[in-house]
Amino acid sequence: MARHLITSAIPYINGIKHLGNLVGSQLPADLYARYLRGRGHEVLFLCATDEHGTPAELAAAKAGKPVADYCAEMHVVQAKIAEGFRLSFDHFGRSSSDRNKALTQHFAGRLAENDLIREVSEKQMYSHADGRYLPDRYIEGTCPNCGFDSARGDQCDNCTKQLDPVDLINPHSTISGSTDLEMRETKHLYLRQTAMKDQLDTWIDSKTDWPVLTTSIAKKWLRDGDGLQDRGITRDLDWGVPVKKGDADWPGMEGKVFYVWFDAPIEYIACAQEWVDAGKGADWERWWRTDKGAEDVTYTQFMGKDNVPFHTLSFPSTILGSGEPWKLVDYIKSFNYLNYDGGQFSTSRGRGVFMDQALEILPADYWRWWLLSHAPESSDSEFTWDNFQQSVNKDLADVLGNFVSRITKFCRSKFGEVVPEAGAYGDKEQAVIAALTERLRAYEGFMDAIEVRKAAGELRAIWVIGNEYLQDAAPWSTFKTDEATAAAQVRFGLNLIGLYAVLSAPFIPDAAATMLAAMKMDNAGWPEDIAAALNALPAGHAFEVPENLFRKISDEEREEWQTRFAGVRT
RNA sequence: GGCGGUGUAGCUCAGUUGGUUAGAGCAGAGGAAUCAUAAUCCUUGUGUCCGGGGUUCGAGUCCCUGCACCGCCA
Repeated sequence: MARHLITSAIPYINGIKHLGNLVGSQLPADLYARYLRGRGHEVLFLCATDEHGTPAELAAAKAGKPVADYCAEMHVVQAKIAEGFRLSFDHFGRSSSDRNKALTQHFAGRLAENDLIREVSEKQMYSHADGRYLPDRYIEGTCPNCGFDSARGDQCDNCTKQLDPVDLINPHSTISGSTDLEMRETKHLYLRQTAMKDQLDTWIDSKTDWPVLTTSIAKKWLRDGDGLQDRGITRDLDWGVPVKKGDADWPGMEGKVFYVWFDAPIEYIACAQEWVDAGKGADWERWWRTDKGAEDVTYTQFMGKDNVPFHTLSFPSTILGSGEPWKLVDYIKSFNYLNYDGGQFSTSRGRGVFMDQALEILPADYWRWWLLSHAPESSDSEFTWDNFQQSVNKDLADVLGNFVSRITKFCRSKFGEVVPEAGAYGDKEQAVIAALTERLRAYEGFMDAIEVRKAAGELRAIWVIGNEYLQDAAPWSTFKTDEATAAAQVRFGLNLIGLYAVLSAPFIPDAAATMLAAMKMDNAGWPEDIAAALNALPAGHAFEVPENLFRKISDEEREEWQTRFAGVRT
């Protein structure tokens, strides 16, 4: 039994995520966690909400709530949706927790001691009306180059000239509209990633088994142009982790907070502490401290490609730069983007399906299956309602659902709702066992390698074997001449349901649970031996014919949803 | 504008370090079966692998170039 630490990129607190976000991190992480647990490994699967930064403050202001209240409410909302999708986090934490504050300050202190932080003085626009410094993109004015009247502080969208906020004519805050702005001198902390470059480079180079997507992005940031740059890790905001050196004040940094991208990944660690605080675990250090039991932990991170630089460079800089024995990530699984019907998902335009809406129209398993079997692993991929309808109807309803239905109903009509006892398995059954064993091995191989789409394909092929068997054995024909053999065939078919439940659980946990419940079985654990697994249900064992596992999506529904989620025209 | 990605059967996608007649699922066509959610199973793919050059005994796979779409940067 091995020990696996798994984290999913933590979703930002502002709003509900769309299906592309889900399939890029949380969902495949959950698949992997469920698979490893299923195989008997010890797993700690963590996720959290990422709560700091300007967008959270603005969203709270828009909602008319104090930012802390807003975040607390949204955390509950996101936790409920995650539960709805059956994301099996051992703990769903918050980056605004006291634990993360203390840990973030601790890391900053260690980095300072190791001379990896430098102070930089820069100029930034302060808005008196808003009572805050404004990030460049929250300042608009007239472009000095082309006269466009809504040029942003960083660039003019009209002539594309790159700008400084001071260049703008009549600059104003996009938050309040106020023109009462003042350029002020302010001091910030920079993480000296340049000093870590060689160490990071060597480390990334050693990861030859990582997805190309992960290493190519990391190498690009490390080597392209001027190479890896030092990164500002503080901001002039109210909402965030106050800048401190461990427990001590940081002279000159009063009133500032750490940048959200500095404290967010540290939450992976703090989340394990929160897990213990919540009474769900006893010892977080054996997962995170290599001097305290974590040396044999395999740590896997899941994320969309936009998060790769922070996980391959920034966070490792924090970990390595601390000089302390923290667990470093072993494998980073990254995903491309999922597009929606020929374009991008768009929060602002309401284009595409968001997590709450998805659960309103169909149960989690439907989405889990489609998303995972079409995960954007090697390139961006595409969600279309047509494809969704076809895949779900065919794979889930016809291939798996109908298999369960036909064998249980046939048994009920001929033998009653108990496993029939006559007859014995013969050549046909042995051949199926051999085929399943081979497929299972391939399935395990793809799951171990986190090849999500290929694993899904293999699982589907395993389901198909059941239908092939029934077609070939044809117990409905056998029954007419040889009742005992038909009984054995039915017994074999019923046992396949139990096997399928266990193997399918990582993808479609609810249906798997329904299958086990119908067969009145406990999850016997991962099948080490297919032949044994297919003798698990003894003769005379009672079962129930379950309701249909999956319903089909009608053409009318498909059309309705297509229209409903197309988004407002702009 | 700069950077990056993609372009393989009607659709969604596989194609390892260049090597035999380019693959899977779905859709389509034909057949079998009738236990089942009109559900299953079998058979069936003559595709200028975006175009044009080039390297090579040999390129979907490498190089150059053109086109198209997409994303990122701000």
